[in-house]
Amino acid sequence: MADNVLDKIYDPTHVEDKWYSVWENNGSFAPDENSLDPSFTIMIPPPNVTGILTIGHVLNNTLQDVLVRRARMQGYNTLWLPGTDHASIATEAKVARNLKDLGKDKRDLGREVFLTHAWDWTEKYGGIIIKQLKKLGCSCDWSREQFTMDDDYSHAVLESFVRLYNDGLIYRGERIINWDPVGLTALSDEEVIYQETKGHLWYFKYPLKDSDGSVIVATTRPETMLGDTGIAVNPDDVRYEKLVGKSVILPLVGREIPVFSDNYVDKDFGTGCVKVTPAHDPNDFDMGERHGLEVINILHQNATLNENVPEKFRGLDRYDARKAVVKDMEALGLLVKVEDYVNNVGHSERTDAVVEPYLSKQWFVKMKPLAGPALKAVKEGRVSFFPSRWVKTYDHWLENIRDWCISRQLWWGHRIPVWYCVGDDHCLLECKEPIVSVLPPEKCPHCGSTNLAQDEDVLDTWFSSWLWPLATLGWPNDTKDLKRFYPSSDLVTGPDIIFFWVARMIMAGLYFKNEIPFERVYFTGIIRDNLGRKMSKSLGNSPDPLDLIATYGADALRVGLLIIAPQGNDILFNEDDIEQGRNFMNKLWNSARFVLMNLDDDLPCDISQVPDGHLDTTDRWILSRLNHTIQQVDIAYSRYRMNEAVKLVYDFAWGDFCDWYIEFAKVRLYGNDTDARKTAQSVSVTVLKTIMKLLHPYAPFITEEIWSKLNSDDEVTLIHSPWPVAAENLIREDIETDMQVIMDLTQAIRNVRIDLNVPPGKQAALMIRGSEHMIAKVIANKDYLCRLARIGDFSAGESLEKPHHAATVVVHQMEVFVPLEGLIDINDEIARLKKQIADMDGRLKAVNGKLKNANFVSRAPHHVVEHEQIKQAKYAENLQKLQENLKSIEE
RNA sequence: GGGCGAUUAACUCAGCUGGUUCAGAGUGCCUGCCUUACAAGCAGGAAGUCGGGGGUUCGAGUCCCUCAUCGCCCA
Repeated sequence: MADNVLDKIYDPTHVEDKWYSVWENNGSFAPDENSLDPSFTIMIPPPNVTGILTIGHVLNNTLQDVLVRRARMQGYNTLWLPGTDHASIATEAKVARNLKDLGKDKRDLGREVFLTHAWDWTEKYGGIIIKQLKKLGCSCDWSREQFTMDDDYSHAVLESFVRLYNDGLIYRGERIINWDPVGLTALSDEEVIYQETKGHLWYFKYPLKDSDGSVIVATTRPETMLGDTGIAVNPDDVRYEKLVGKSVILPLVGREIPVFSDNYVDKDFGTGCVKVTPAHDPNDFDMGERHGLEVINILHQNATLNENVPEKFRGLDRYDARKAVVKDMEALGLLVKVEDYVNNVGHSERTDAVVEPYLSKQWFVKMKPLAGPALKAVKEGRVSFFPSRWVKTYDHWLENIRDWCISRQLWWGHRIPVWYCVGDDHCLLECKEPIVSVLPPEKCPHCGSTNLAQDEDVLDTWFSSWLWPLATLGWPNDTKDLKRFYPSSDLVTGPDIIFFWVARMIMAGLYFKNEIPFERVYFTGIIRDNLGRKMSKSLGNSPDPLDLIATYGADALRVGLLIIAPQGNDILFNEDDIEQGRNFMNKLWNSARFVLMNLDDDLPCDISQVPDGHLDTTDRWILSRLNHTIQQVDIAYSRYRMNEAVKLVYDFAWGDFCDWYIEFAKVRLYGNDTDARKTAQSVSVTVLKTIMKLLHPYAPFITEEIWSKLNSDDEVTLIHSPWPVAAENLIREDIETDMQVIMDLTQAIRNVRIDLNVPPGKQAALMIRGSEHMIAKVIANKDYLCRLARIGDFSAGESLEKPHHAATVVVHQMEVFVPLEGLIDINDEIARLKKQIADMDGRLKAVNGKLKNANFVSRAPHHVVEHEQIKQAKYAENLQKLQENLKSIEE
């Protein structure tokens, strides 16, 4: 083993690729086909097929990998199912832009040719993010990789459409929808992002038809007046009572439109008189329906004005039309005033175009029947959220849910499985009914015509991804995988898609399979830059994770990120954090290096083989700390606090193991006692191996590498080794307390040395006076104390005489003297003692204060009071000793 | 307008069920060290009236109310 010396600095470059290949070649990521073990499943939130890895993906996928790797080690039959999403509108926009750069227009090419380009694009860029996930170390079962446009998956999407249609939950209707005039497609409500925008409120005067008066309306969108077909007031508004039933003449257009009353109108907004444009505002549309108003669409799909407006406005863009309308109204003396006004303007999530409420015929899903069971599943705890506060957001959305517009005027996606009979002369009335079918129908079921036309539109991407947990396992077929792996265990995702995806998956799972899709949802935070801004491509503030991996290693990136990622809180990303991860990896590497360098030719025996009497206090102490840590780590996992779990291992490995145990162990490793040396080797290796296990989910590569060097049997890879189980019999509070005394003494002596300028290399003498009980403990561990505190002459006893020129410190009621003949400046020492006395006096006063409070003594629990009493006694004793020493030195 | 979150050291943040040094970590800063695992390191140190104000309690970063500032979501 001694020849197996590691490099001084850990270089992850080759190690990472090497182990990823080993795992892949061994089939380590795939579940066991014949296993009877309980399963643990995670479905990856499928990234956009042509996307690239962001820091957000790193966080999200590392967390999944942590959960999956731990579950695998715990013996679950584990499946992490990967895949990508076709991202209809985003991909189509990218492909169209690319074609445009080549001088080609999507519309000119036509659907079929465009789709060829889209597939080419997908082939070309589709593998990138998958390769990146592998670089990160993700242990997905790549043999099951899915794409939402795969044949089987597509079939599932169409099947779900047909089922919902047949169940009466999908309908086609003419409604006001959110129209993206750049993408030229309808959007769902969730795809509209509202942004506060500074605008104006224009007050227009509309003259009454049969009298001299007029009404004044306020609007944020003057151009829509060209489509006004009514004026509404609140029925309780006495100011306008007399106007109801009259008509006004719409300026610029000349149309006569009625004044009516409706409860929707807010008396306090503007003048209390509202212009009504049913074709361009959802509320106005509703009012129009209630009052039988004419619906006049004044916009083309690209938001220029159409033939339904006076000629001079036709063809103008909506914003140019706005200016023109205002100008003309002003010229007519009908512009009353203009106020500054801030309103929320909806933008397309993908194209950022200002969304137009637009009257259009689209396909919708009735959501109320789906929402009920989904609400109930979370309310009853069948699905739980971490952190749980997201339940409120989820509930609120489901309780106020509106129907889901699922048709998109795009080509890239799942084409709606609906055909219309174009027919011929024999068409019947029923032929107007859509033919809804997974497979293309041969002929019209009513008239027998074969002249059929498929619906031109595709389905919203989320209408396919809401089936993700089902369709990836083979649904609608009742496959073996579906039986074994559905429902999945955990979902890890961002709260920004709680409506888009999480809620809809729950609905789909319950509707199509009558079962929840996952048991727990972990919501990550959002990664921001160090100015608190969301990371985005347009800001250019998102570092490329691949660069970070190249610089620091994947393990360092994973650990550095997770250690600062408290459950569900946003993270301000800083490269220094990754450096911390890197430093920790290097620390681990060097601890392994140390342990290996100090082994003999063979690997030491397992500690279960070490005769019990050979274990000394430091061994029992580190084993106790280790098992304590295992316990705490398991608790942290059970609460989905992965940042705590990794921090616990970090603190144990760096603090307990490296800072203390390894230093203790040097006494025996460098000594002459063979048994003692072997024991220290066994314990070191055991503890180090367990650290590798605990850390493997976070830092899979380096732990596997170190593990391979600690095992003679190369067959056993860490990825499949069993997760540690805390041995309660090894947890020894008494030993931990005893060692604490030694560590406190060490630190106190180091302190004295520094304060009194003892050169680091110089050995000091040490005398300790204290109770027989305490002195015995110190003597038992004196070699360790002397090594760590650099002590030469050591003596201890109940009734030692205090040396003359000596520094004094009181630790655990023991008086610790560091004789420094000739070196010590009496005044420095007096100052030191006075400082200690002041500190101890302060503590004692605080405790005394508590105990003097009769209410505290009578009302606080016994153990709390008792504890204060113990503290009081200790502090008093310490104080007295310090004061005596001060007195003696001052003499 | 409704909901949620944040405010703790110079910076970034932990701190869960109120009660042991609970006032912490990392970074940065200061001092001293290339001590035969590690300078990506070791030993030590300074540094915070826990956003303000009220309340509950024997006891409050912790629970309640309120205000302020910032952020997010929904209407």
